[in-house]
Amino acid sequence: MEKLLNTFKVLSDETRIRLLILLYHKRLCVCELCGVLGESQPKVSKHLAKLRDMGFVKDERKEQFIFYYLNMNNSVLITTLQNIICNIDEFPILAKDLKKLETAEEFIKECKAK
Amino acid sequence: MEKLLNTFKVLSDETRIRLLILLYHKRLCVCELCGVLGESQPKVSKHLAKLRDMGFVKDERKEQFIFYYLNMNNSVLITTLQNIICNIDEFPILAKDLKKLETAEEFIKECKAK
DNA sequence: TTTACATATACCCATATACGTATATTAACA
DNA sequence: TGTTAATATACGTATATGGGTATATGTAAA
Repeated sequence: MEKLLNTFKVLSDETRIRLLILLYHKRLCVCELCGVLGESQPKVSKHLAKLRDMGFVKDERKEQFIFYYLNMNNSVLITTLQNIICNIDEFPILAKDLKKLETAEEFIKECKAK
Repeated sequence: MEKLLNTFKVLSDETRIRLLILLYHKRLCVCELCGVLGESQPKVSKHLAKLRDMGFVKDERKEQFIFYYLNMNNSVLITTLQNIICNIDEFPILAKDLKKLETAEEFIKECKAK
């Protein structure tokens, strides 16, 4: 029950839904997530930390970047995300994020270019 | 998006999930809900008020009782409740509530008996 | 029209949450 | 080994949330 409640708590924040929808499609590093969302690094990192602590995402370092990806062990979460994606047109912010996701590699290149 | 976030906020509270799962099965008055949940009347009423204000349930007076029932216009909510019910055995509290619901009429009879 | 009962609300408190800013950490590289 | 860059965390603050107790509201019955 605790996990169910936590799943919904996680989903009650716009930034976290945006992160989860992106991660549902692709494993991404923090700077890509910041770039796509247009949100500050501490804000994104803190939400990712919460998602990680609750066991909804996992992370893995690769060179200088830390990549996050969905932990698929939470069926309510996964089902819910799929449910949202099926109706993505009702949520323009999410649809816009996904469009921007197509250019996510740009952001990591930018990071490397600096 | 606002409505989506509100849907998950509503679902992040144990008392409200219990109420919604009960109301998914049957239209119930406040004293029945208090009886089945074993929770105080102000607590139940306040959560019902929140659900009503957000448009997730509706109410209707019948004699001295006020009956609550699900507003079926929120597909994410309904789908999610169904999803929970499909896995009800993972959530013993909810399963217990449903068993107790079979005797809900007892509670309204008790009210009238006073 | 007074009383009783079902339900709603107000008020207070404790706790949780989100955010921005500043700073710490860690790995890569010069 | 010192510096840079990516990411994480600490701290302070403002706000939201849930619960209990007391009380208000409104309908029903006496």
